[in-house]
Amino acid sequence: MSTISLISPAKLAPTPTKHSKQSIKTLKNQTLNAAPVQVLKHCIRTRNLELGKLVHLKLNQSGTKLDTVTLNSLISLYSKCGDWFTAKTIFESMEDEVKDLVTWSAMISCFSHNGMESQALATFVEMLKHGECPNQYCFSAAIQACCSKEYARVGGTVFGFVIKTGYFESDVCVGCALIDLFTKGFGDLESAKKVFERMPERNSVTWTLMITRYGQLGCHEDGIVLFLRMLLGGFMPDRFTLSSVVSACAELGFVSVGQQLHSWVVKMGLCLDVYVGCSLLDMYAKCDSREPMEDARKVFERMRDHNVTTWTAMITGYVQSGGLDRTAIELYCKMITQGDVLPNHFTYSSLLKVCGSLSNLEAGRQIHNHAVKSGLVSVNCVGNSLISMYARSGSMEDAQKAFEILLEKNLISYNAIVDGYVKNTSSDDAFKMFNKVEETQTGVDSFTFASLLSAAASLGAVGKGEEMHARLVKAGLDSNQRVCNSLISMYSRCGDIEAAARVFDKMKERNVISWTSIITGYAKHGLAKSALEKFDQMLKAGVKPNEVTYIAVLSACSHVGMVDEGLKHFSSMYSEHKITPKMEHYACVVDLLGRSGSLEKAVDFIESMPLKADALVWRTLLGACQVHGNTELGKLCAEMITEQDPDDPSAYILLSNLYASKGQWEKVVKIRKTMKEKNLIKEAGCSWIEAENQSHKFYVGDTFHPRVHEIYKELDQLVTDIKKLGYVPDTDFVLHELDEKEKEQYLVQHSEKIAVAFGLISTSKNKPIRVFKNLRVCGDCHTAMKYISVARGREIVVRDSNRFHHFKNGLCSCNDYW
DNA sequence: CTAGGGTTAG
Repeated sequence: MSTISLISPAKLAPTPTKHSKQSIKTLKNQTLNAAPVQVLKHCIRTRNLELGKLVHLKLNQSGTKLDTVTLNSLISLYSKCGDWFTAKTIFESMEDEVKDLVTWSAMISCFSHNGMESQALATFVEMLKHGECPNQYCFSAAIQACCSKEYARVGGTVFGFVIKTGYFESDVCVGCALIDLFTKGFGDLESAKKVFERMPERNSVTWTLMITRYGQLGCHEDGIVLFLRMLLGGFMPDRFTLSSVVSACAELGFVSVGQQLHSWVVKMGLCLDVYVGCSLLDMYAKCDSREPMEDARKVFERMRDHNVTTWTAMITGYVQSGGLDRTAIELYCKMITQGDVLPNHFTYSSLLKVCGSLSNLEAGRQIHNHAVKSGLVSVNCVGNSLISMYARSGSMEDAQKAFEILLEKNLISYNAIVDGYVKNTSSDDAFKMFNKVEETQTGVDSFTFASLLSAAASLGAVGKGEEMHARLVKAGLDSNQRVCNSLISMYSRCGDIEAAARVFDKMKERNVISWTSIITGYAKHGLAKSALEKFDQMLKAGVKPNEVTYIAVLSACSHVGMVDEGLKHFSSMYSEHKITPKMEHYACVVDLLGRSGSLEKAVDFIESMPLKADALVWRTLLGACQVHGNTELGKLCAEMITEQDPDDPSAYILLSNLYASKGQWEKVVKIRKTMKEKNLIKEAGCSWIEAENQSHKFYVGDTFHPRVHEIYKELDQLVTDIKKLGYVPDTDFVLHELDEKEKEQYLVQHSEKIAVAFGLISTSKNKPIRVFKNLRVCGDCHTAMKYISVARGREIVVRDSNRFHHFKNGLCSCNDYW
């Protein structure tokens, strides 16, 4: 489809005749000397209200009684120039006998074009009462008044009326109105299509209308097919057609078709049309090119006149291109200082998005102020963007305020606030808001479920996730790609990789996110072989990997110690797919080398990096130092981390853990003191588990749970039982200076052990126990879990901050490599 | 004199 080649416009029709300056001048003189009605006609065509008013004044001054045709012309003039009040005054001043069908039609049309649908319909009824028999123009105007969702049902009645007259149904004009009634009023593309296909006579306007409506309902491909049919039918596209078709190309990413259309635009002399220009600009902005925004900028610069829309399209283009956020803001400044245009709601929406993605709260508040001053804050589109901006900048209170003051909350408003809660780890609030949405008529969509599934995933609440799964099936969204991608992540992050794989296998069309999600899932579960197999299949399926895919592939290798394989993929990243490795990728390789014990190679690798290693890379190496007990190198890593990130508590904690494991308690105490002085707080370790659709959270030695006595009784029994199987508490993992007995007692009370004990007494025996921990699982707990899986004959799944551990029959899926 | 089509956002 994207490779279609179009017939040249020259073959379709001769180039439009251009009026010379001389001929335009003569035309104008003729117009001014003509009769008043002729001048009014000219004013209506050119929407020249000034001249029209002058004629109106002259006519009134002449004192003669105006005839129906003149009065009709005046109504039409004021109506089309937006002055509905004067049009209405003239209409009301007319005696009923003077009014003819044209008068009524003009007035109905005036009301409907100026947002007064009910008045338009009342006028239509009044006309019928007067015994007038409507013609195609009246019907068309009356149907147009019904094209909004609220009046669509009335429109149906009018349609029935049209059919009864059996006569105007085939009129081009009535047909167009009906197409709008079905598409805009009912969202029913099928019926609109029927009207269109049955029309005995069509012209360029009809074709363009249908193409445009296809696009507005998201059926861009069908729009292009219709456009091709239009060309084959010999109809000449014009500026209206081209702007719609170019927009369709933008949405579909059909650059080559868009470029052909661009050359038509040039040949037809439509370059300066702001609508066409805007569509072209948007197409180049949305579609990939080697130099982002270069072609869009050229189109922009070649247009002589810029309006808010072209400026905004350009700003939006920079926002969507990613990495050009600053340019977007600069362009906004240029627009308000020299553009001679005022920003509109779309402009603010895009700018707020920039501030959100930069997490620049200050700039966000400034734009917020601009929007307040312009009086556009309460507009839905601006309000929704405000919610997202504040949520992304981590300020949920402001996001909530923006949400509450919205005059009208639509689906996007709810999605924005729900997603805000999810991203700011208040998943409970997200689900509460979801319940509120369900009470309204707003409905939910794929974005709502994507957010909620992510909430369930971060909680590890598989029960919640399954509930959402059931609901989205009910909503008919179970084959939606975005939703399926979220389901894959949810199931895998909740520990059920098999369920994730089932969703993946059932998908009809998979994109790079679908593949990356399942590969990440296998990687986190330590199933490197499956991960790499999927990666292989992905390449064979012709799907291009992205940066995130490579993070998944490299970490899959790293989790199982496949050093050579990992390095191979790292080098193919650029050589085969032209993806430049980022810091995260380098960190993966450092992890790959470091964890396998090649600490020196890891250091060499860091030194050979084209980027200066950041705190993440050094933290990774420090982690490896801890695994391999290398305090010297660990100390160096910690220094490197604190040099770049002096307030990062993780460096201090990792280092203190390293010293503690070596029994160097003076050093531990010293680090603790520094941390206290700097007021650095470490994240408290905690574990949680889902039971009966509720999350139960435990800290070290936690005694707040209502079933605390049962839990500790089970825990004591458990320790006794696994000791019989050979478990020896490894008190090296107690990072405090205590005596052996105390250390052992302390180990027993680690949060992950408490959570497992609770799981054993509260969940059904045939299901695995799924525990989640915010930090990495402790070494002694890891050993204990293996014994517990034997002692209780249960599979235990632990998700820690890094990966999954599946304990079964005394073994762990990580093969103790972690 | 009465009819019909377009651009940008979350």
